[in-house]
Amino acid sequence: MDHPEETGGDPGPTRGREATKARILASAKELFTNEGYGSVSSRMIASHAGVNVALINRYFGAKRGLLTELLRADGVFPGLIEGDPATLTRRLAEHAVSRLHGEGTALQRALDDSAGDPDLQKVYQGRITTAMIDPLTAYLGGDDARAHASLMSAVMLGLTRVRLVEGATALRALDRERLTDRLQALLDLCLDGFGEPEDDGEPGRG
Amino acid sequence: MDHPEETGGDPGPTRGREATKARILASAKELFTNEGYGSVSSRMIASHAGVNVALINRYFGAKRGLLTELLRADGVFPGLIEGDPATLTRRLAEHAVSRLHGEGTALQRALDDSAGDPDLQKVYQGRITTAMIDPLTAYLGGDDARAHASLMSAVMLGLTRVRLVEGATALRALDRERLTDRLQALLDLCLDGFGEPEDDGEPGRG
DNA sequence: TTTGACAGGTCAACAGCGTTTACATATACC
DNA sequence: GGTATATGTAAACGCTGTTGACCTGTCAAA
Repeated sequence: MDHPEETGGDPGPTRGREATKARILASAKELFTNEGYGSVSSRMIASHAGVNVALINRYFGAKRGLLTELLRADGVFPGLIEGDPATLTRRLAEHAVSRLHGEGTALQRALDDSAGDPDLQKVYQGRITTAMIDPLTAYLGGDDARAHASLMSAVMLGLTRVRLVEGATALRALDRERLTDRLQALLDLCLDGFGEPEDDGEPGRG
Repeated sequence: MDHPEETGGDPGPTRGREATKARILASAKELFTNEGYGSVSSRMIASHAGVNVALINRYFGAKRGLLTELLRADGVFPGLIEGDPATLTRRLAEHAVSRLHGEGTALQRALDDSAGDPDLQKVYQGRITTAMIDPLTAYLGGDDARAHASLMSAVMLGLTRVRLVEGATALRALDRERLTDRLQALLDLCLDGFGEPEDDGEPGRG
């Protein structure tokens, strides 16, 4: 607020619309990270940002808009889907295990814990489809691609869920490599074709 | 309200504490079923039951208490875990597909759609552990039992999640038998032992 | 019959939430 | 200077779940 800090090409005004928006966003991020989403009220954010409550709704539509804005930057699976198809399930498995162990950005962790809030649901609802299932579907290709993507997403989301409701201590206690292997196997199994009536076939990935 | 009607062995009073509680519960069930949990307020329930709002908190502690009470009767997996161990995963798979298609009681369906509400979360949070993971753990037995149970729960919960956020239309469009087979295979894979460093072993169920 | 205790029910309020409306103020342009 | 327009403010709205103080009818004891 008193360090105008012009770092060169990047315009970072300390007053005016953009500065206020940035200040609100920064406060929201900090508070959400430390307190979770549901526990932080609009008035708390405004107070922390030294700003009137009404501005949150003016600039972001609603409290939920803050969340959308904060999440717009990073994907649900940042950079995981793109890459070598042969190792996709491995990457996802590693990512899942990582999240299971509470790794990731502090904000991600906080929001994982706050999952369940209706606002968060609504925001994620769109993001899971557009940033996870849709890209996976496109990436996999083919007719049943969306079904495969949905199954994989189910496994990934289910793990988050178990961590949320139960802590997943038993899973976290497992050897990390073995758990990753198992998750990868589960994800691979999600990718098997649905065409053959044989329930117990060879791994027909792709 | 004016028919004290003692029907003999079964006490079903229309006045007094128990009758009022029953009336509130019935109204809550009906409204939750038709409108979802979050959309129904305490005052709506009270009004529908012809009762004062304060009685809800007097008799059930809070709105959440209504939910707990309504769910106390039926399990998360009613009667699925008990039974022939050899067909456990089959039963769970069939149950999952059934829920995916929106079958089950009307209340279950409504609450599935309302999942995400913090109150519902808190109630489910306990129930998923005590009515799903714990019994599964006990049922499976052994040292890694809880890890296996957690993995299975993840798959089951993930499916609910995908249905909630994306609709799971692609999965529901699949041949039901094939989807059930696939889910069963996934659940079976959850049960494989973690002990062997070999990632691709025989089905060491149990 | 009168008295008192008490369970059952009502009413109005509390504190909080997200959001909106009407208003004040500073900025920038003609 | 005058005026439009962006920016910020204060106060309220309507809603939520929840609570404490107050009636009221029933029943038992004196």
